[in-house]
Amino acid sequence: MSTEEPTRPVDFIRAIINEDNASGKHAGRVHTRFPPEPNGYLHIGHAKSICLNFGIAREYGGKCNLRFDDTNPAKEEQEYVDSIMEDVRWLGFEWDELHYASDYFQQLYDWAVKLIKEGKAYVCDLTGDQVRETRGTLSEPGKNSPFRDRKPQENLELFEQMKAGKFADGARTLRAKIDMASPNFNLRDPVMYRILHAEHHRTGNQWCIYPMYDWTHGESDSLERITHSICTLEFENHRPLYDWYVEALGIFHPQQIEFARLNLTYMVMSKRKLLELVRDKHVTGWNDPRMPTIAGIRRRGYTPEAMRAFCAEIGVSKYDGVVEINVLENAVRADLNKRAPRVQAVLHPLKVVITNYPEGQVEMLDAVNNPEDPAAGTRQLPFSRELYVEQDDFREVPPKKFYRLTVGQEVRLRWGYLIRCTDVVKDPATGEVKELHCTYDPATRGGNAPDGRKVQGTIHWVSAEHALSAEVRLYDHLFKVPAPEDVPAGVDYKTNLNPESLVTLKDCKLEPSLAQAEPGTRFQFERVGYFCVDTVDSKPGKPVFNRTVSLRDSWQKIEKKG
RNA sequence: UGGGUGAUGGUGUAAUGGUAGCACGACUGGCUCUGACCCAGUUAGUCUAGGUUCGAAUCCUAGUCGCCCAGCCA
Repeated sequence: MSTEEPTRPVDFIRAIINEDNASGKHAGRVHTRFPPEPNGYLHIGHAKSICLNFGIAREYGGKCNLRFDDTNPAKEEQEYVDSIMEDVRWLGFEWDELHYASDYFQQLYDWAVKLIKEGKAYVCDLTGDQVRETRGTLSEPGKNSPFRDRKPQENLELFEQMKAGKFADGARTLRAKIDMASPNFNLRDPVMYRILHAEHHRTGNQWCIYPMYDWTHGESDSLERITHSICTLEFENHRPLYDWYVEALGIFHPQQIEFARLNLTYMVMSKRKLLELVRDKHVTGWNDPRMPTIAGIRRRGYTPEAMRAFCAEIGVSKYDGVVEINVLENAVRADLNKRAPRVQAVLHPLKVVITNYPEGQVEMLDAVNNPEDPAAGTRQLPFSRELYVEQDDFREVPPKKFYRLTVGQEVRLRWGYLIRCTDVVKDPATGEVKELHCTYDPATRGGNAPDGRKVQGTIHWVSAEHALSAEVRLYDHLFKVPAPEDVPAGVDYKTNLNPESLVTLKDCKLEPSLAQAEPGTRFQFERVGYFCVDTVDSKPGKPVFNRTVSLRDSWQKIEKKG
């Protein structure tokens, strides 16, 4: 199903592109790129960037590249490359060109040599600590490196030796010769190359010097002739450096535009923290359904359409704000409401015996699969003398406006019969309600009374004999507070982890058709929420269900108010 | 402290000198074989102080507050 995003006013980035197109800046060419570092799994924040970059290319008839910014062999792995490609495709996008910054290592090296020859870069023997000490502070300029005025020839020889592996890690760097007094730290003779005797996931041991991100990113964009290089706010300070490099080299100059990254309530989004949650086993992995990773939300049951709608909904600006998580939840509900088949599932079962229903009798009742989609058709549900209903749908002492089961009150079993509770069977020791005895009205088959009498409440049910017992996982926010990172000094944000973010129900009673449900399939458990068949732990005939999101529950509000 | 950058209802985002709109939320009510969906309505905003102008969210001046930067991370 294709869900077209509604047209809306343009954001500031598209406004810039429109102006560029109007002025003929790039002859109408629009070329963007999504440039992740393969050092972790993509998350919802990346989805925003992906929708922006690929979306713009699509809208303007342009191109969008996928480029891995793999300049740090210590952190990057093939596993991440694979997951990133899978996630981009899952979101519904395909790159025009696939690149790796590591493909440009030779070109970058040649360009570095050019800058050295022109006296614009030098080999520096200062240690990391010394570089830090001489960089200055926010209010004081830095000090020139004693190696800053080395002659180009000497620099050239030293740089070649760095490349040849003559020096230990960290012994020397290549630095751009810019301005140690610049108020912008990025221009205080930034490091271009560091020595790292490490194996790279793609270039192996071919190199032992690796270019810094700043000395790679802008050049990569330039090589790919990116017209609009869209990135997040924290790189604003770097733009003058990118400009310096590109101008020093005299190469194509992409325009960088910065936007605010996505923040969500009840969530953390930094890769460092997500890695930590995975490594310390606060979640089961990168694809834990509680994680804000694309892999996690996919497993949780979110759809690519919902994700794209969400990204369109939140918009893009330079304001560093926080989006409420319910905007995300609203996006899946809206999407799934239209397409998810309805089924009946009892999460907390309570046995009901229909005392006037013939023993041993089974009838098949017609049920509508999706009231929002007539084409979804109908299915049959077995009905028998013993059923399960939701514990919550019975109250011995009914609160005001409680339309469900209570002694004497008639309710409708969805697609079934009207029933009335006559007796409550309790455990004599604990007083716990063990079973309900009800009578049914045989004339109400299908759920309607021939005399036209109205029944306020309709509840879901499953035939006990035919029910599929299954594990259902109820997922909730990973953190219990809206701003988990807002902690007093010395307090770990992980103390805000929600201990009830996962509640596993082992013996839920589901309608029998669900036994054959394929992993990844999404359903609405009527009156409960949207669920999907877990792609990892389900076995043939034995599905495990993940709650994607609950249904809105206005009864909860009514009850709270009393 | 220097530099960069930003500020519109509870939240996100429009309006680019001419009626402050949309979405989410909250609140009322309606509909209903899902207390869902849907429908109708209400609430609520231009950071502050001056100035320009017939008219300012928008332009000017001065403040206030938020975020980013002192990795051989990206």
